[in-house]
Amino acid sequence: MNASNTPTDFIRAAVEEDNHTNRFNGRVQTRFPPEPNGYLHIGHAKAISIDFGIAEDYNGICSLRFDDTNPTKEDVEYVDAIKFDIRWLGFDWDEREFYASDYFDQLYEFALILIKKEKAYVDDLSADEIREYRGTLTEPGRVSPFRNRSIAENLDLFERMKQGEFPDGSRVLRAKINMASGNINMRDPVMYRILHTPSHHRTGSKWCIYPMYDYAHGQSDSIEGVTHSLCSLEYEAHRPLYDWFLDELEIYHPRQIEFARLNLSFTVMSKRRLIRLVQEGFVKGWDDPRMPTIHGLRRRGFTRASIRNFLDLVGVAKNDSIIDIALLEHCLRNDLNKIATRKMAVLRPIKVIIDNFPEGLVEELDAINNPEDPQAGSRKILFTKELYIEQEDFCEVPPPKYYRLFPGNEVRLRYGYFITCTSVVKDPNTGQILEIHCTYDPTTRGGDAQDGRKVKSTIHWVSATHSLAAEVRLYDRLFLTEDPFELEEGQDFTANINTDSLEVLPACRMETSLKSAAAGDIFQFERLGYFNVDPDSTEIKLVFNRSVSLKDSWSRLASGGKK
RNA sequence: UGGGGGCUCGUCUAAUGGUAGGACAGCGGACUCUGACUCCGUAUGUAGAGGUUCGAAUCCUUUGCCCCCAGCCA
Repeated sequence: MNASNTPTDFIRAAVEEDNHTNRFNGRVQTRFPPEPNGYLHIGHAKAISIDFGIAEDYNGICSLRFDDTNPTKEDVEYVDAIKFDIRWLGFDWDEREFYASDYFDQLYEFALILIKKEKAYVDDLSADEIREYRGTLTEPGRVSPFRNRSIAENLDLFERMKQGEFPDGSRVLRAKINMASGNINMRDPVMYRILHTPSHHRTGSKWCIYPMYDYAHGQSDSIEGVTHSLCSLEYEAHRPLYDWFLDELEIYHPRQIEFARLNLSFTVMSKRRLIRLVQEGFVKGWDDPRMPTIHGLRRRGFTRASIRNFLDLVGVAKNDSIIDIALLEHCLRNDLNKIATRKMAVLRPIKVIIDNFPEGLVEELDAINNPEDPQAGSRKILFTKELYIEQEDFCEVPPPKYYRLFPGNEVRLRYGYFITCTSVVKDPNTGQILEIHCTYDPTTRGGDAQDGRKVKSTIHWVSATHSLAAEVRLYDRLFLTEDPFELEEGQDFTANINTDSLEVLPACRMETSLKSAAAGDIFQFERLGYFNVDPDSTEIKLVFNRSVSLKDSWSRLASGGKK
């Protein structure tokens, strides 16, 4: 892709520079390093796209490496889900499925080397004491009283930590760097802690000491031969430490480069917060269609093409940013417009009776499956005397610029006939409209007027007698504010949650051709949006999710241009 | 007020000393058997102040604002 000219972002520029200077002998190797402690979200998808994308652009390879150094939080359930999502996004790590835990033995050996170099020591301070000794942002830390133990004593203690002689929290192995460093990460960071967890998902009960991220990550990169270790901005301050371990160990030294993580407006993007949405019941689960998780987006109806295109448009940079979620929605519409089969569905039905249409007659009309794709062909839809149209498409007293059905007005029923509203029947008590009566022009069959007369509007419909009942779930943004962290003093981000983000419409009507729709199938319901079949569907009741609405300049106009 | 990063249309992102461009969002219009799609048009931006230079988003000085770091999380 960039073979001929300029790189498209600063990381690719750095990779090209390294290729030109032969820093890695022209080799490009990256890795995607998730911790298997939760589900992937679209922020991870950005990292995946960068890691795999750059490797691909420069004829390199990208591995999958699980950063499984904390067994108290990790589980196989997550590794399986993560692998599924990466593949679903269309990326492939071939046989390179690695685990930081694969390197526990090697990492332990490395630690021994550092102890022998007097670059690491066992500290008996408690967690609280270590925190206290660490100092603050503006004051230097103090050295631990255990900092100058002999090599032999450190070796002995570390070995016994490994053997399980000591309880959790009683001792740690720390790097001996600089307690006065302005970079707090360099103030003798912890390398190993004792964790007598029941079992690690890969190594079982073999270990009761586990390496910290900072100690494990760079060395894992080195062992694998990674050239470019790409990560997010918050690791920038960790880079000196990343480099320090590699330099002290005198082993192969990859280059860490940091980029800004993805944020989306009207949602949150951290596992810690997403898990709260799940646990506190704001959503139904990790795969709730409102969630920015890959599981959620997929259930919502997002395609891999739309997500990958979105990620390409977002780009890669170091600016903290919040991407407008409208861009994601645009990418979905853009993809689905080309591929989604059109159907007719009425979400909020109101009955229309064509008074001059023969009782009992069922007409078959042709409907185009996808105007963007002539290959998609056409289908038959059934027209009868009684129909349903959308409540929104009728108005007894129309506002200005309202082109749809109202008393005396003629509209076209999509692929059907021109109809003119003649009267309405209301509930005498509530005033609610029960039926709309119309007449049709038999010469407009299929939707074309022989005499060339025009109507301002075409509306969708289904037969009242030949249609399917279905449930449709409408989704709105999860949060009320673009930035959920815009808060009043003392408020939690959950205060900004949009409690109306889910609307269930239980009594929708669908054209009969939808009968065979299966979970995951995606359609455009004409004039409404894109919808997919939710796995909650049963033999007797289809359930659809609205993935995204169609753009609707009328509603903008009608609402006075708000929103 | 220690250390590390970052400030370009509303939101993202290009331009690497030489015409500030693109996308999304917005607005206006054309087209239309989806008020969709498509097409056309249009407004809005280099954080501030100095300096270097024929020429500065880009280089220098300085000010301001924003983000990250004080887990035995990653």
